[in-house]
Amino acid sequence: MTGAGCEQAALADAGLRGFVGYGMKRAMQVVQADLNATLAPMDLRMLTFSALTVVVDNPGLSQARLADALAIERPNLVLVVDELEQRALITRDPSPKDRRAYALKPTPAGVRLCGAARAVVMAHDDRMAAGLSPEARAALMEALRRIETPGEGQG
Amino acid sequence: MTGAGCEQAALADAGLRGFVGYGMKRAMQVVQADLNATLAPMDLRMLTFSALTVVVDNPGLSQARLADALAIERPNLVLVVDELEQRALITRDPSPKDRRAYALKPTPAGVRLCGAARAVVMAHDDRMAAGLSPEARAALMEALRRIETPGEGQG
DNA sequence: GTCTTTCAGGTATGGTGTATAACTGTTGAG
DNA sequence: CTCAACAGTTATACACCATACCTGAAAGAC
Repeated sequence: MTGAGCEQAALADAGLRGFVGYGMKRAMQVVQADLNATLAPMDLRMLTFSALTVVVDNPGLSQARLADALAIERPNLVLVVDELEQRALITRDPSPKDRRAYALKPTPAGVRLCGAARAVVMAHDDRMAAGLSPEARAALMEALRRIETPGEGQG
Repeated sequence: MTGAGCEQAALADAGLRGFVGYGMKRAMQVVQADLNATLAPMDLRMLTFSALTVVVDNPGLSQARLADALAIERPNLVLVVDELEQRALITRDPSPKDRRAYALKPTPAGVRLCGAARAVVMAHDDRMAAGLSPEARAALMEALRRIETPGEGQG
């Protein structure tokens, strides 16, 4: 740990470590790698897991609302929904109220896989936050939320 | 804010909001968009800015050490260094000790641009953390660091 | 000295996430 | 009816990340 060559590499990015954004990028890289490895056995990625979860929690929602919830552009959602539909995890039912829109609904298999995935992702999340006290973890989530929504002040 | 249609979209990802990783991804998206917009006027991206900063702070380091400091793979660094070199912000001098390696050094223009970029990135970082107290900001950076380096316990 | 392993830099390639423009068909307001 | 706005889609482009593989050079074994 206190070796000679090691510390030079460790100090090389010292000028960037003062930035919150840099710390977030570095942490995110670790989290994303672990999460994708965690989800790989179930053939899910971060995005497909998120989309499936939102559909399970909000059956019948449209693709536009799903894209809005995940903060991704509609065109990029198409392939994600395609994949989930082809794997029979969700269905693209026609919306009864709007012939333009689909009503996305999870299949029983989708609900089942989502439950299993949620469990492994919870374990992953606990693993990532292993070095944090419950209070520190809550404070982290709160801080991230404030960064995401700058308009909401410090209420 | 308390409209009818709005809250449904807001609650749609409630099942994901319990995950630290999801909050990080959402916050990171906002930060990265703002950072890239901030750096665009100087024709820099997150990566080129980071690389330039590390070279300025560690003149003479090799590409392998630079890649190590930024936690990116060596092949992906090549184009970044190419760009910085072509814009005459850094030089690829031959290493005096190792004929395989380059000694990356910033040019005066590189040092100048790096200084200017550092200033706007600091302003950006303050903007992102505007909703956080200094203590909360420090706690956030500490928490992110612990997530990034799981081995380091809670020392 | 030679031989072999390791390393620095680079090339090629694929997968993934994201952003935009443009199109089809539908809705809804005038 | 007319027309603007919207849902979903297609095509496309770019950025980032990862891997395998190649070259030349260094470092150790013998």
